[in-house]
Amino acid sequence: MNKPVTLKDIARETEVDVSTVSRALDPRTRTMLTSEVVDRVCTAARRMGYRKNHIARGLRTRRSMIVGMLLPDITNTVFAAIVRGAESVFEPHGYAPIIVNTDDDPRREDALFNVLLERGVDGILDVAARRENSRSKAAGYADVPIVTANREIEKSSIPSVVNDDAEGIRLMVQHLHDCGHRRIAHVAGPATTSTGRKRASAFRRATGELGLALPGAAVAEASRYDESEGRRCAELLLGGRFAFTAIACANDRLALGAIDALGRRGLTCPEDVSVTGFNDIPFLNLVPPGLTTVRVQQFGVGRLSAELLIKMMTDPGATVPRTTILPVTSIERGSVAAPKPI
Amino acid sequence: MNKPVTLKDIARETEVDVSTVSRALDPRTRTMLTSEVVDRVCTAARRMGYRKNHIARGLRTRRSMIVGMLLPDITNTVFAAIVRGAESVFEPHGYAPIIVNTDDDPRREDALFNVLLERGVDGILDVAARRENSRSKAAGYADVPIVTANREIEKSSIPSVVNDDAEGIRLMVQHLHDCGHRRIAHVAGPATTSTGRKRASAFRRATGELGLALPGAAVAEASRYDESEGRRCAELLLGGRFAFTAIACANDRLALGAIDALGRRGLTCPEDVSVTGFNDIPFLNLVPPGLTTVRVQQFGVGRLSAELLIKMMTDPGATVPRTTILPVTSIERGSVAAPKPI
DNA sequence: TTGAAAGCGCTAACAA
DNA sequence: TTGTTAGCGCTTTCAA
Repeated sequence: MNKPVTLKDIARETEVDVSTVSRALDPRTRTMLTSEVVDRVCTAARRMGYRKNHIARGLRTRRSMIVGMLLPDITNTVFAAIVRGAESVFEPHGYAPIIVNTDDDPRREDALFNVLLERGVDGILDVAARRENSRSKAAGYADVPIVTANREIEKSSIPSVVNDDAEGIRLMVQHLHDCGHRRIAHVAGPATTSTGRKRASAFRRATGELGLALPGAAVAEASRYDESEGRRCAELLLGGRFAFTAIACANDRLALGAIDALGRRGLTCPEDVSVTGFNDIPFLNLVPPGLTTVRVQQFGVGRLSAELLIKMMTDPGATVPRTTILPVTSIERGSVAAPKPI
Repeated sequence: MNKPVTLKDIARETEVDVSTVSRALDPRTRTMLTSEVVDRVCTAARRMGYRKNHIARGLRTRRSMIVGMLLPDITNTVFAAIVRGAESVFEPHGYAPIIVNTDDDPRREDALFNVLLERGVDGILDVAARRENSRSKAAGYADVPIVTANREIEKSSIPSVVNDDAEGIRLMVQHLHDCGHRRIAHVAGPATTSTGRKRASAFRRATGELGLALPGAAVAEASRYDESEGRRCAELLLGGRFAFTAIACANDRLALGAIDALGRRGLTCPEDVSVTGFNDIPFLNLVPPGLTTVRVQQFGVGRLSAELLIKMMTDPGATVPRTTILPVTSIERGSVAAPKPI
C-alpha cells in the first residue's frame, strides 16, 4: 500500500503554500490565482498521482457528499429502477449513495436510519417509508433533509415523489367495468404502506362511483407485496361470500400469486376470472396470459426525488413541494376479458 | 438543523477530558476506565443524543468503513442478489457499501473506480470486472484491496469468487446430449467478460468430449447479456450453415431472446429447437415453455466475496485464495425435448 | 486510571 | 494574488 499523496506533498514540491495548492485544485477558487501557479500545481498533482481526500474535506466543510438510500429490498426491480433514476442525478452532482435494505422491518429501518446519520450523509432518500413515521426518522428530520420516493409518510412534512396510485387503480377498475365486470374484488397491499392504503381507498372510490357493490368480503389485505401473499389473499377471496368475476390487485406480484391460486382451484385467467396488477415489472409481458397492469415511472420517481433532495441539501431555505405525483398509464394485455355469462 | 453533539460537549458536561470520553464510548478501550466514569459518560452521551462522527474518526484512523461496489447494473436481479449477499456480511461488520453502476462501459468503470478511491473506501468489491483489467484498477490495487465477484480479471492476482461456469455449461450440453441432440449451437456471452469466455470454451470442450461436430457457424457471440442480443445471435445462427436442433445460451436473457427469435421464424421451443440458459433468474419458471437452466448461488457469491474482502482489509498480510468456485446445479424445465425425427 | 497534546488532510477567514 | 493561522471531531501517543 503506497501512502497517498497529500496537498502538503504537492506544496513542498511546487514551493507554494498548501492553501494555494487547495485553491489551485478547486475550479471555483482557481480564478484568484496566477495561471502560472495553477498550471504548476495541477501538473505536479497529476504527476504525483494526487487524489483528493473526501474524508478530510468533509470534516472541514461539514458535507460528506454522501446520500443515504433506504430501500425495502434492492432485489426488487421496482426499487432498483428508482436507484438508477436517483443515481442519474446524484452522480453528476458529485454525490455517492449508500444503499441499505430494510426488508420493510421497522426495527431494521430505525437502526439503518441511524447508521446513515452516523455516516454523516448530507441527505436521505427514503424509498422504504411506512405510513407511520419511525420515531428516529421524525427526530432526524431536524438533522438532515429527507425525501420519500414511491411511498409517503402520513402526518409529516417530509416531501414525497410518488406515482398516481389513485388514478392507476381507477384506470384498472374502469377497464374492468368497460369489459362488463360488475363484481370486482381487490387484493390490497399492506396498510402499513401509503401505496397499499391509497390504492385500496382508490378502489373503494372507483367502484363506488361506478355504483358497484362492495361488501367487506370483496377486499383481502396482503401483509407483504409478494406472490405468496397474493396467493393467500386470492384463496381468502375465493373462500368468501363475494362472488366476483375479476380481481384488481395492488401490485403485479400479488396478481401473479392470485393467478396461481386461481389455477390451483381449476380456474383460469381471464376466462373464469380477470386479474389486473400495478407497476409493470420486467418480464411481465412474457408471463401468460399477459398481465393487464398500470405502468409507473420508477426511473422518474428516482430522478425527481433526487433532484428535490439536492435542492434541499444545497439550499436549506428552499421551498419544495410537499407532494409530487407522477402520471401513470394503463397497459392492456391478456389477463382481462369479458366475464363469463351466467 | 440542530448542530450535532460532539465529544467535547460531553466532556464539558461530565467534567472529564475528551480523550476519556472517547475511551468510555469505545467498548475496546472502556475497560481501562473506572466503571463510574464509563457510566457517567455513557449516560450523558445518551441523554444528549450523541452520535459518533464517522468522518472525523475516519480521518484519524485512516479507515472509512465504507466499501465500494462496482456493478454492471443494479437493475439486473443477478447482480442485485450479489449485493444482498455482500450486504449480509458487510453490515454486521460495520461496513457500508457505496454502489455504482458501470453499464459495462470501460470508461465509466474507470471513472467510477477513481470516484470510489477518492471516497476513501477501505476496499472494493468488483462485480463488473472485465477480462482485461483497466489501467487504473491495476494501479489502484496497490492502494486498496479488491475482490471480484461473479466474474474475474485475467492475468492479475486479484482474488475472485465465481460460479462454476464450466460445469454449468457441461451440465446443459450433457443434458441436451442425453435427450438425443447431436447438433448443438451456442449463443456465447461477451468475450470481454470472463463468464462469456469461460462458458464458450466450456461449450467447445463439452461438445468435443461428446464427439459432436462444432463448425464455426455453431457459435454466435453476443455483445451484451440481453434479450436483443439473444435475438440477434439466434437469427445469425438460423441464417447460417449449421443445422442445429438445440441452442445452449450463455445466460437466461440471451435464451429468452433466442426463443423469441425462433418464434418469429415460426419455430417453437422445444418442439423444433431446444434451448438452455444460465443463472435461473426470478420469474423464469413462469415464462413458457419454462427454461431449462443452470442455477447459480448469487447470494453466496456476494457473501463469500465480501468475507474475503473483509479479511484482506483487516489483515493485509493474509493469504487469500486466488479463485473460489461455487457449485452450480441443473434445473430442468420445459425448454428441452428430444430433437425432431428427420 | 486519567489528562495533555498532537495531528489526520483539508478549507476558509484573515492578513499581507 | 498568496501566505498564515486556526480549526473540523476524533484517536492515540506520552506523561502524570
